[in-house]
Amino acid sequence: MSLKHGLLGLLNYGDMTGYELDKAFKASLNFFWQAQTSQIYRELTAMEKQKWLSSEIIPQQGKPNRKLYKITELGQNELKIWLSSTDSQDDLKVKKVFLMKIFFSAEVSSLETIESLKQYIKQCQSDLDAMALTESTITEYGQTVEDKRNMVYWASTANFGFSYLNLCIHWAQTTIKTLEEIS
Amino acid sequence: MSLKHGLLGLLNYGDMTGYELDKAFKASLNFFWQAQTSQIYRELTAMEKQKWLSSEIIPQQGKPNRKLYKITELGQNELKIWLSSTDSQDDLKVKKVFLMKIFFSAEVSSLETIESLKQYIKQCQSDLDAMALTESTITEYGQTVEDKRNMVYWASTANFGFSYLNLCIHWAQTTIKTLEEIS
DNA sequence: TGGGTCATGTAACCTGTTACATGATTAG
DNA sequence: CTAATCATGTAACAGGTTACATGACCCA
Repeated sequence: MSLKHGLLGLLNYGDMTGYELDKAFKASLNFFWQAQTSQIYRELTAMEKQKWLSSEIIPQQGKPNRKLYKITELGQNELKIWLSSTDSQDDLKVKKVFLMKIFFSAEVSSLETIESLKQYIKQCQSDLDAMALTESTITEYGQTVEDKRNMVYWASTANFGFSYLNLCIHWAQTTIKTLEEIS
Repeated sequence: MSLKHGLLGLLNYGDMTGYELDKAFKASLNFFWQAQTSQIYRELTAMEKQKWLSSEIIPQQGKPNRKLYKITELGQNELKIWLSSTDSQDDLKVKKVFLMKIFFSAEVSSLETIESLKQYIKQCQSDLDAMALTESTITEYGQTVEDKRNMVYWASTANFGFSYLNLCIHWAQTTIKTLEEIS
């Protein structure tokens, strides 16, 4: 139940429609939390039912109406409770199909595995570019937010992303070297 | 759809019951893929229906019967197809509630955040111990498997685990330092 | 005598994914 | 003229989580 809290966190910065939230989410939290647009709409409906949010319909001419969501006091409380709570050991684990494939790779040739690893490195590198973009978006947006302490936290999560992707690349290179030595 | 393939991979080493698979899974793949016991049973039932597995009931006196699963030729094919396929960009991302909390931590005090980070470091350290245990289990088991190439791949995934946890610790320490400097 | 392990699951629920629908406006 | 963008979603399904059930054995 963290997507809801992520959305609360974003709405705490300011009112937004589902559409805007979807874009804000994908521009900021997407590296460490992924969500489908349809899922965001579903959660918003549920959150309004829970009274964490209220909404206001704003008619537009030509375009469909905007449904602007606003965090309620109850929602702000919930956000703070969540921020202060300590969960969870799950966070140490990683869900990584690629590692599972590597685990079983004795079933295929080393050459094939080396190819996959090289492919993987390329993907990591293009993700590093995407991270750099996310970072600059965040930095830019940070200028407009009053509480400058946000910047420190946003930068810290971005740093995690960079270090993580660099780790992946380094790990894949080391694995390739090992495979080349034994074959 | 990767839990099924993980189970196929394990059954490719030898026949096992659901119970044994659950333990084998948790002793080896658990770091990069997590699964509930009940989920494993559900997937096994589905996989037998798909003809990826066959099963044999072995009566025991006193204890409940053992239901021993065996990978079929169809299952072995499926495993190889999966191992040779290239998915997926999802693998670059991370799902980490903790990072989402850090992102929004300007809402709580720096002291509270520093506390959470210290707590987090402790968790990482105890997970490092668990990883060391997993690694030695795998190494031991590796002695009994014919194809020694398995060892290389298993070691590589374990290395990823160690590097990752060390990265988490290092990142948390750096973040604490930054927070201490500004407060 | 009470708790842990062996071994099998079921049921209900929550979360995430994929595919589709609508219909006007604007940019290339 | 075509594709993308704006803005809202629904439906069906797949995958993951939590809680519970059974019953005998073994160990302290």
